[in-house]
Amino acid sequence: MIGIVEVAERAGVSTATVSRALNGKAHVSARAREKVLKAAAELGYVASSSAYTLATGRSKNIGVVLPFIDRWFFSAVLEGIVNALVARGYDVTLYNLSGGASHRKRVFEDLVLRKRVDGVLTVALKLSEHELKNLTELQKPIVGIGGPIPGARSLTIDDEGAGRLATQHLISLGHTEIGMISGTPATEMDFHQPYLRKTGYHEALLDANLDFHPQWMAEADFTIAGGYHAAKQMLGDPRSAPTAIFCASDEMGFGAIQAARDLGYRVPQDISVIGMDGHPMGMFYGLSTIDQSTTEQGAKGANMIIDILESDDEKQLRNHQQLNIWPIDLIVRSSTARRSAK
Amino acid sequence: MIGIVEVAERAGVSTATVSRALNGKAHVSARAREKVLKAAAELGYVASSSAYTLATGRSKNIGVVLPFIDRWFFSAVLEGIVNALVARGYDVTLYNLSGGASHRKRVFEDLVLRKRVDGVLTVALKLSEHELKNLTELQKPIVGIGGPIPGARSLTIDDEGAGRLATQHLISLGHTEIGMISGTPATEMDFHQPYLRKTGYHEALLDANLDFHPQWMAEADFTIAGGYHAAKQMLGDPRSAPTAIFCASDEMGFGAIQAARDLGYRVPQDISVIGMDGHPMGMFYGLSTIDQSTTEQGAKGANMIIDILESDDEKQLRNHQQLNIWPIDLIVRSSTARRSAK
DNA sequence: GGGAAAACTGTAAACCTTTACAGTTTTAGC
DNA sequence: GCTAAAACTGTAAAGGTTTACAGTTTTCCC
Repeated sequence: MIGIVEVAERAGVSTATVSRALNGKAHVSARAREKVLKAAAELGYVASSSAYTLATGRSKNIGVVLPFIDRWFFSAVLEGIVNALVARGYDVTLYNLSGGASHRKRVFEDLVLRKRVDGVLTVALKLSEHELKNLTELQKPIVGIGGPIPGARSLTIDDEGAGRLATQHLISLGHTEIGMISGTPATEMDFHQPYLRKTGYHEALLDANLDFHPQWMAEADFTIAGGYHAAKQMLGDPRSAPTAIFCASDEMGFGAIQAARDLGYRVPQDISVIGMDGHPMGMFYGLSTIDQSTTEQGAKGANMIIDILESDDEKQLRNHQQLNIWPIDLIVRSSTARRSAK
Repeated sequence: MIGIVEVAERAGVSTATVSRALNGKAHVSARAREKVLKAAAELGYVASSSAYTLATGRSKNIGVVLPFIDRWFFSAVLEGIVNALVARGYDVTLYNLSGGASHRKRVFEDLVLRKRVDGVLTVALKLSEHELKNLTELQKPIVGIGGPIPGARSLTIDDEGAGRLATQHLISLGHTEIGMISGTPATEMDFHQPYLRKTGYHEALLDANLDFHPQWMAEADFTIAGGYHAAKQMLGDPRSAPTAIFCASDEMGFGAIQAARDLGYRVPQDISVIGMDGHPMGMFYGLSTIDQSTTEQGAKGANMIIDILESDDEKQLRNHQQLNIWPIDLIVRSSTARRSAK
């Protein structure tokens, strides 16, 4: 096993100098630095990260907590996070909450207490007060992506505004009977986008003085199949079928398009459908949507937390409420069109 | 900061006893163990993982290396891995290779040399000799999921057999003109499933004494859009259009179905399509497929590596070639049917 | 060339655990 | 009740780095 002492010996300096040279710290002469670098390269030396962590208290490791991994939105955010963190020299340790409540408790206790991570990134998650307190106490920065965390920093789109925008797009096309398929959060996850998007939808209808029919509101589980069944139900009754549907996720949008077609409607001539999120398949199926550039958002969140960690200002480490709004784009494709005379 | 000494003091025993009690080791009296547990709970003590790692040389951390995160297959494997590892008390650190070749090099050097992980799980990846040597030298177990690693343990389906099975299914339905949309590996990734699946397809045709038309073979990038374009090309010319298509991934299958419909074919009356992998959307779109229970496969791979790590047999740690074949299932849905008279 | 200041370098403590080894207590058999 | 063996417990070293502090060398200016 070759450690810092071997490098020091070979370079003819002390371990302190080796450490300083390798970490790019000041107070090392150019000559010494060169000798160290050479010796280290020759020996193929790489510092032990556990010793580093023990000595400095920093792990260069960020914990990422998410409710699912194998759903598109989450894996896209994760992709952005991982690439950004690796680029800045950090590792990411993954915590998945899909294992249930007791599992979740263990995750948070481990995460926090074991001093394994320098910071925590949550995705579309609402922390309990207890969980937040745990993290806060240890002065670990937290950033919530896609779901604001009270008392901590967050990066999220304006879900209410997004819901309003999607609905207004349909209104602008002349639609007056507009349905919505909203998401039902898995009970444990407890994120609030669904409600906010729904609120935006209601507001847009109100602003435009449009009627609202209870039949026009359905809930589904964010999946294609969920969207399909909800849309089929909503469109099945010709007396109350809307002419346009806003779906709180693109997956549900795909399902809704399919349901409409299966019922004999043409999309977009008979029924307009708009989704939300910016799923890559949307381009393929021609689904209009509100794009929230998910991967980039993940990268941004990752960079936010590193900026905090690497700031000289100790105070930065303390969590405080701060809401960063991530921009969205309305993308109009072939699933939405002007309302045709019935 | 409360450490093991504080617990020891409170419990009235030595730190050695605390350590033994908390780690469930032998040679601790029931009375002492109880005192320790109580003291630890009262103080909210959790051991520092970096000190643990430094002292034991084990990090309880598995590195997972994958070429993509935001594609379904990979995120599904990852979901299985993470849940299985967490259940057994291990963390997972993620390494994504989508950043390019230099990135890849850094990942492997970091991964190996920094002693950060106890073992490595790769997903659908072929390691270079150099990379494999790096890992092997340090006696870290490696398990390759969905892509065999020469000289190490692997867990994978029989891709060739899967290709044969899919093709035979089409043959058994009376099809004689069968196309295939195979995958093109991203050059850097270098996995070989695409070739194997193609081989299986060819063999099945050969066995059945069926003709092969060069126009019936296309390559695409595993995505929906890729499958769509490839299928459109293949089906566009009525003189050479096959009556059935085997796609090397379900995503390409979805694209192929859409392409067939856009060209006016009915699926499955005019064209049968079978995919591969077991994508959850397959159920929705009625795509017949070869299911490889991806998430469970990931979990199995994770458990394999932990079994190795926790085996008493030191020799286990050494890597040696070993191929575990994961079973597959033919799932017949509504996208494949008996060939109709033309 | 002398002195003060700046820049560099080294020693050793600190980070927190695990565990070998040695020492102590308990158990069991007669 | 004694002895040997088994079970338990404690002391202290080891693991590999960073960094405060003290000590040394270089630089720069007059």
